[in-house]
Amino acid sequence: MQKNKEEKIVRKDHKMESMYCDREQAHNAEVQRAKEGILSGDDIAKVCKIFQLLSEPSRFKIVYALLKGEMCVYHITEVCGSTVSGISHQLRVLRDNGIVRAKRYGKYVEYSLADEHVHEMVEMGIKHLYCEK
Amino acid sequence: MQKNKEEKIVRKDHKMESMYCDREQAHNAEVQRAKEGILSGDDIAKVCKIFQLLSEPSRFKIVYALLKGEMCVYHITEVCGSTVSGISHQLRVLRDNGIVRAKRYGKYVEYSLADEHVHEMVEMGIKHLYCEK
DNA sequence: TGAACACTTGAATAATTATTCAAATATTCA
DNA sequence: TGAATATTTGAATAATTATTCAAGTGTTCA
Repeated sequence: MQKNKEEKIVRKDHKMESMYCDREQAHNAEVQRAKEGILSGDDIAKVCKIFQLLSEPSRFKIVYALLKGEMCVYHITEVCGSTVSGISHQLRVLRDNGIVRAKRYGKYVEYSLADEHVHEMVEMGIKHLYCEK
Repeated sequence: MQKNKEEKIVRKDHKMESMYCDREQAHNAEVQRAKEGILSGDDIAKVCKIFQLLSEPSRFKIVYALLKGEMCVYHITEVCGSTVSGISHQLRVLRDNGIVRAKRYGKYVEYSLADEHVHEMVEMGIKHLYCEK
């Protein structure tokens, strides 16, 4: 009993072949506007990356701590908790993404924020926290 | 030859037992200020959650699309790409986290933004995009 | 009532990534 | 130079989660 693979599929997810919404008029207007404002895949990736970097509590705490001034790895660990190794790994991620900057003073490596916009982003996040109903 | 487990460990990650930074004075000031401004674990989780929700391109696109107005699932799919099922899964996540709201009109379910702060967050993200040197 | 449409959901898979341990590197100082 | 301190890094593990497929529910309409 040979069966076509297609036949087995009850209802495959569709990918914008046709319009089947009967409130088409109203909707198309929204769709049109939404499509016009669309960002490039590249831009979306960039915006999402910064959100992603701040979405991990361990990293958020590091950035939040550095808002107050530069610090060496051990002290960041002291403020944020976790281990020196763990913090160092996260600092690398932040460094690779241009969020923090490292300067060596002898044995110590001082970290500070490289990007002023991040301030705003963090503050916006916190504002969001307190604006919730 | 019995060996203590401790002896085997070359250098274990330390967890703020002592200060060993000789720029202690300067540093302690930073550490102190950083610690004073510390948020509760709960608050950090909340802030990070909103960043996390916006950090996934598929979700970011949905939210970004809804800035322009409410839309049904199929049209969101049309604007954002992916499949109806995938979009529906993400809409559930956004709904569960109070970012979007759903209203049923007959067969159709219209989604819209539930939270005005998200506007600001998204716009801040995009602003960050264009401010980069 | 039942067929077609609109959406949701559960389970499975796959990919990403935070954390940890162990070891390496870099710097100072005796 | 070598011992101690400060930080980095690689590999392994574990946890989280986006996506997909298949099947489910809810609604309309002929």
